[in-house]
Amino acid sequence: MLQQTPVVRVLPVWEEWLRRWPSPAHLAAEASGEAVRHWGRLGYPRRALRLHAAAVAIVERHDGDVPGNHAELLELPGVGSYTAAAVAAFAFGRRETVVDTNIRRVHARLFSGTALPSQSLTAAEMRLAAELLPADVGLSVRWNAAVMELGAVVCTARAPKCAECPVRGACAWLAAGEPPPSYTPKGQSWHGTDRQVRGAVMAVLRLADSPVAPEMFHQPPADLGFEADGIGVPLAALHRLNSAPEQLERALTGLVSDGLAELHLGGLRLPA
DNA sequence: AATACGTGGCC
DNA sequence: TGGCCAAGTAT
Repeated sequence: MLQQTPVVRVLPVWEEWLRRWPSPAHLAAEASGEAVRHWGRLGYPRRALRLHAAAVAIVERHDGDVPGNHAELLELPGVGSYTAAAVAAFAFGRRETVVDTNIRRVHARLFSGTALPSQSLTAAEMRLAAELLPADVGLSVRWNAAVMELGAVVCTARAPKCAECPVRGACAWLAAGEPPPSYTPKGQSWHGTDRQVRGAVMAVLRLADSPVAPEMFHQPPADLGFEADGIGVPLAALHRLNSAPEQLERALTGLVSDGLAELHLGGLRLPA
């Protein structure tokens, strides 16, 4: 849930999930669509799909217990290098080289003297992080948490609080006079994109309690906003995008091929 | 390596 | 207001 998503937005959803599905086996017993539905508006709903698939894999391959080592975690759907390391370190107390966006930024400023880390995670960054990691297991866990927290709270992407930074005396970027980034990150476009349409369609499917006819997406009924099953609002939002028919079609087929939606009785619904 | 993939808060 | 950015992963 935390992948690319701020903690404060994750917390309430995470709590509801753990109340509803206290163990991997509970989640694995559900249809994948229920995971997607209760993902709510966290974004990147394929993560919900993968989390559900991970629960299934944990039941099948690990007798329902989350594995504690990096290699086995990495085999789980939706678990990459960062998540495997973070779970092994923070949930199981292992000594792992955790490298997330916060740690990358701290290292970039302290050691490289640059405002931002490189655009992609490099082998050199991993090497540096591995070298910095304390040998003691307990210390290494605290180190990972501390560096990550420093990046999240003090050494932030925008307006870093250098005046209250505990390691400002050792910062290469500060010493260099806070040079601006050497590149401008290419922003993720949103307005008018397929992603925007996909998001709007998913908002409809999450609220629908029965398959939604394709015509509902392509031709809005005049009385939108008064739909009996409550999908009028997200449906109206979708139509407000005024996207081209082929773009809408591309979004729908994309969602189906991604496993986020399925055709049933001529309509579209979350996977049952 | 580059690209696709949601959402909402902040400045 | 529009772009930036957030505990990344898969292809």
